[in-house]
Amino acid sequence: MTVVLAVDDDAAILRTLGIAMRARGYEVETVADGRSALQSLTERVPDVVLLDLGLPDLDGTQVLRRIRETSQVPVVVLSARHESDDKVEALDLGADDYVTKPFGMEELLARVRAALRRAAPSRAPVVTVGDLVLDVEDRRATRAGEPVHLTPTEWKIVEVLARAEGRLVRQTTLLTEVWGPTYERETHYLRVYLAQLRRKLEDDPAHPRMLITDPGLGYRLLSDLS
Amino acid sequence: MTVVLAVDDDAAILRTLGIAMRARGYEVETVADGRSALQSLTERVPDVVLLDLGLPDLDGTQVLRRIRETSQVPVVVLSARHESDDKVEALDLGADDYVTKPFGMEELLARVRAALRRAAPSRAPVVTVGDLVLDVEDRRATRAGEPVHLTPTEWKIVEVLARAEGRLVRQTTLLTEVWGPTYERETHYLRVYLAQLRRKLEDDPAHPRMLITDPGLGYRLLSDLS
DNA sequence: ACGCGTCTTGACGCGATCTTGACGCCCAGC
DNA sequence: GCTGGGCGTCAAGATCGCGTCAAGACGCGT
Repeated sequence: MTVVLAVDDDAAILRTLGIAMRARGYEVETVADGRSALQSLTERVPDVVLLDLGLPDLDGTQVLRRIRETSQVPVVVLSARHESDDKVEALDLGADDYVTKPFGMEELLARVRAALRRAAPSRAPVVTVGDLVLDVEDRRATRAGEPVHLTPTEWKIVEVLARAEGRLVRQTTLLTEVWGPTYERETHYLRVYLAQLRRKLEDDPAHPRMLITDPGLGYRLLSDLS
Repeated sequence: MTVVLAVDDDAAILRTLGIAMRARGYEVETVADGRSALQSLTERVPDVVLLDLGLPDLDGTQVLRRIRETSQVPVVVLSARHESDDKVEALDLGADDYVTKPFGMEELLARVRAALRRAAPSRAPVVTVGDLVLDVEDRRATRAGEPVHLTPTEWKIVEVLARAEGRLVRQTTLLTEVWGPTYERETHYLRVYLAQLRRKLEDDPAHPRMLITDPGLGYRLLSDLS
């Protein structure tokens, strides 16, 4: 769940923002002054902050400064001031974007999406099946903590099976995805490689518990749980 | 040196941009159409792109799309169009910011600074393996106290690997970051240089402990920590 | 123009990996 | 009990990718 902290002293704007963003699936926390904003940040760090510069207690730039002392969270500044100097100051203080009121909601949402996208460190997809852990991004496989070496082809096979999450993967599917469409009938490859994988991954390769054969159909990768 | 690629078909704007940014110490490359922009990007990846949407040949959004197929470089869109839809489209295509013409130069510069700041690569840590110390920031390497000399290309490679902090760095990534996008397939360079680095850095170059090969994929730099 | 360090390019050996074939097992149908 | 299809096993040869070495090109400062 993506969390947004909206800071503005104008209740109408806060309400509008809240409705629009919740409708897009964000979780929105709204506060009306700078102290509350800083307080909120100590309790939970949101994924993005919408910060009005004209607050009743602290100056918005002060709030921004304080945020940047401790956090890299993306901050989109909202302000009624059009002066170039204000924009330059806010941006140089560490704001990620500066939107002048009145703003179009669609544009603001797009700018928020852009800020979130940049901050998202495209996390590595990690697949786990029982005690087998596959870090796809880093191409590392571990079983019960122990690293297991897989050759490129072995890796591709395990990857395809892992994505199926225990469901049957047909021989033609496996062959097409690993070797390409022209190898659709080379089922022998599968026998050789599945045997190899069992030697590396199974406790007792002769009686596999994870890499299961469905004769005539294909294979499936079962976790210890399922 | 920070490199800026400015794309606009209006020669006057290009000139103004060039003067203002060079005065701030940026190195500016200016091109007047989309094809030239894409061509330029295959040769050298700038630190930030200023992209006008109204280009004579390709549509600016097309250029943006093509850039995002291969690169995460920050793109600041310049456009005469104020419509919300245009902004939303550009931002969702991966633009980092959207500035409407006419724009204040100071504001644009501040937005460029913001984009550069966000993209600033994390500091490469000091890597230690046994008695070897690599201070990437300082460009200093010592082995058991003795300084080791690395050539510029060798340093670039070490730097990219050090930033990954033990994670896999793909061959294409290394090649584009060290030699440029056009060298993406020259994997032979990597073999030569990695061998050289191992001769200088490893106790037993034939059995490397820090500069690890993942055949067919890339390399990783293991430290005492990782 | 010269010398030096560095980069580029080619040739080659080696080991890991892939491909291919031979063979035995199990089970179902006859 | 025989037979055949599908599967698992093993191993030999072909192929691929990597490491190594070295020659020549290049760039830079003197």
